[in-house]
Amino acid sequence: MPELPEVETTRRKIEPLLRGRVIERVLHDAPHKYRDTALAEGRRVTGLSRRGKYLLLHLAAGEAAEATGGEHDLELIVHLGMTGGFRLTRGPHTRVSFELSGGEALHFDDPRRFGKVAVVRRGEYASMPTLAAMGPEPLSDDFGEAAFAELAARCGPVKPWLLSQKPVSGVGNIYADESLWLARLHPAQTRLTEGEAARLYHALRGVMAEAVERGGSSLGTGAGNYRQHDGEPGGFQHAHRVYGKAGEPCARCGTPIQKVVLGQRGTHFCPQCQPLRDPT
DNA sequence: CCGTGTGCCTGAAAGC
DNA sequence: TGCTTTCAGGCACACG
Repeated sequence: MPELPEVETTRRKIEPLLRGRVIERVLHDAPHKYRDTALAEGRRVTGLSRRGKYLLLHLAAGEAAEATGGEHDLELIVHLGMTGGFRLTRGPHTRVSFELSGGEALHFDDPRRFGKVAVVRRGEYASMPTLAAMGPEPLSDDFGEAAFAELAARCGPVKPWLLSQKPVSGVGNIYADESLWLARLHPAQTRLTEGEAARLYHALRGVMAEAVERGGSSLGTGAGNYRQHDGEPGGFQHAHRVYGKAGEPCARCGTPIQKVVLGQRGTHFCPQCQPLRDPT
């Protein structure tokens, strides 16, 4: 469930806790899921970045970091999966603990264990194919309208295509549904016209920007409820127009929102204002 | 290369 | 009420 806005919010919140600290020990009991974490021990966190839904901790040798002002040669990659998040205290769902210089610790909690952690050499993402093939950041200048429209003209069903992370990075189930509603596109539409692609491009940018600004979406009441380490929920769930709104009236036309399964994902849309156009 | 199907994983919600 | 079943879903991987 954490998508780009939730990961970006996480990055901003934990950066002050990590920047400049040395990771003294990394504790977990699942070496296949959390790979090469011992390489992080003794290294200093010089910064945190994000690519799509991946969080990247920049790691430099403790002394080199001070000498060079932050050149890093390793990266600790975190994917939050469905239910991953950071906490200040250990809990029943803590999967990885980071012991930091200064005596503090940060814990990676992940009830459903879909999250991943790995240490790699800087920029070497061969072991993470989705990250290696990641499309442009939706809020960056690298995400161009013309290039997006060109790809969209040849796309298959548009929602699964968005979820592939290739045309644009960081879009998950919630923000795909919300963006398609805003763009008035049926989730199964193929081969978008130039006008349709333009609507979707601007919808994606608008939805992502607003969601980041509001600190992401917090849903549900249980362990899947996405919150930050300080317990603060995001606020974008109040702006959802279709996700989780099956049976409720569409905010544009009043038609009940429909929920179907598309590409094995729950998919919410308005059958009135998001009609499936005949293939051209 | 591409679309499709399956497994991973466990708490919450729904069903009986 | 208490047990069982279903559902949620990002991503890696196998398949045709």
